[in-house]
Amino acid sequence: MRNPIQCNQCSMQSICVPAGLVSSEIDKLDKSSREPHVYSKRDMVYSPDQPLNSLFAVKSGSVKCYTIDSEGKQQITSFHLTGDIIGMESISNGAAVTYCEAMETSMLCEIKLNRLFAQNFTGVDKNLLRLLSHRIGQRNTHYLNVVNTTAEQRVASFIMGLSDHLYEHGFSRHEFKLPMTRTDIANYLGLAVETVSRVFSSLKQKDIIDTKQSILFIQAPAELKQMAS
Amino acid sequence: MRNPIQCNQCSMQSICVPAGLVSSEIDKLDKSSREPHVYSKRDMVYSPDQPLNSLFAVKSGSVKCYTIDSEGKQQITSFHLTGDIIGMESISNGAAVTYCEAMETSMLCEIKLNRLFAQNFTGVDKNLLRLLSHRIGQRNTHYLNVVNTTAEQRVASFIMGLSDHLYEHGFSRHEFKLPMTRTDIANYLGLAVETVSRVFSSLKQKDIIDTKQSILFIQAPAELKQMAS
DNA sequence: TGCAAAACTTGATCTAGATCAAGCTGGTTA
DNA sequence: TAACCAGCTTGATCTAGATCAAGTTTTGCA
Repeated sequence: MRNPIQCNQCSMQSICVPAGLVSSEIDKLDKSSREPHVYSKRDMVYSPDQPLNSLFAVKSGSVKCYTIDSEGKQQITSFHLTGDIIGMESISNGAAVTYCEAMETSMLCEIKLNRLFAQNFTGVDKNLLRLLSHRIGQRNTHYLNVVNTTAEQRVASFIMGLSDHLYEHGFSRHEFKLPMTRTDIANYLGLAVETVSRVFSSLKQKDIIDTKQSILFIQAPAELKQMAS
Repeated sequence: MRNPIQCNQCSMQSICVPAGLVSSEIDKLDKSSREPHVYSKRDMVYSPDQPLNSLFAVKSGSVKCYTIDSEGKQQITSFHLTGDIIGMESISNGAAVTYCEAMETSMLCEIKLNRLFAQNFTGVDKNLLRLLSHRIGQRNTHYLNVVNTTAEQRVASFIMGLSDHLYEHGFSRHEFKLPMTRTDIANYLGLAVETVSRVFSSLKQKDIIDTKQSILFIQAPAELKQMAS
């Protein structure tokens, strides 16, 4: 999975690129892709919404990626050390989705994707890449929904997620069948069944949702969204 | 991100493929790729370690993906509804990494990757895909480490993760610098700083690890691994 | 259609880890 | 070389949600 290679641009003895990108393939890239950038502690590599059509290889040092929520609370989504390649979740929308900050003096190589896309990629390739990138983003989103959140937030966010997905695929946004059991929801959200059941009951009491067998009705979407945020 | 397309193989009116795979590209695929498979409730779509060089598009119904740990405890990693494409985390090693089970009667299309790889993909493409697939797997692993685990397990697993990564990149397995603060570790693992500090102290007392400034020594790797599992 | 099993709910109690508080340590800057 | 401050540790207390317990409802199957 890893391939130590000699870097002909940097002072470093070698650069370790994990998970597939071997020397000969790196060589196909633009020369500028291999120029190392030096970041000092607390320097920002990229920030959310910044247009980004590159990956970065961590040649030395370490960085952390994090989001900042509406209340200004930081949530770290990943740490990256020497040999990691970062920025994959931004491929699907062409812009960074997290902050990426150096935790110490670090060297990163920028790997520009536009060259790759223009020269080598077929339509299927590009879209498959976007698909995988999108999934990484989804996994991050789910992680953010489970770490450092209350039971009520997790359940509200889970329901909103289903609602959004179904709406995007042509189904009703406010009335749908829950195909999974409470036990499964609890397990997925890192909660006990009883807790999920209590949150459902509480949401029903507040007239935010209602259920009839496995059919779920969202009665107050705005309030639910508020809770989920 | 989504593209409703007509399916010329199935009885379904349309199939919604999200995140990039549009009609014309699906058409490039092998005909067999478009044949729908029907799964009944509780049928298994795939199981861990089963050789897998396909993705699956959920045309109707719903599935859940889960792992089973050494103590036999099930942990759900994702739910998938109509329009989702699944199996992306298995690209990097050619075998399934989770169980995938139908939650109700469902139709899935298998999208075989070997055809794509043979015909269209360059080396860079393939390896980039593997890289992204591998990252999805890593995100799943981190999620599994944070959901339904104790503070001690999370910290032990976090340290083992760093240790493994550094060893794979030619550094010492048992003695390395922690580049991040306790506060950052806590935030990343969904714990309070004080809790992380207490776990570190407890591990030191048990002579499993030791620290000197930001240098960490793993004194009993076996015990640490045991805790992390 | 009826009955057993699975799924769900509600209440009572318990606990892992959060929060609050206060002191310690070591690294940076004047 | 002091003194400041961010980061770390330890102790005391509190609480969200787990666990335990006991029904109730729903589902699936003979």
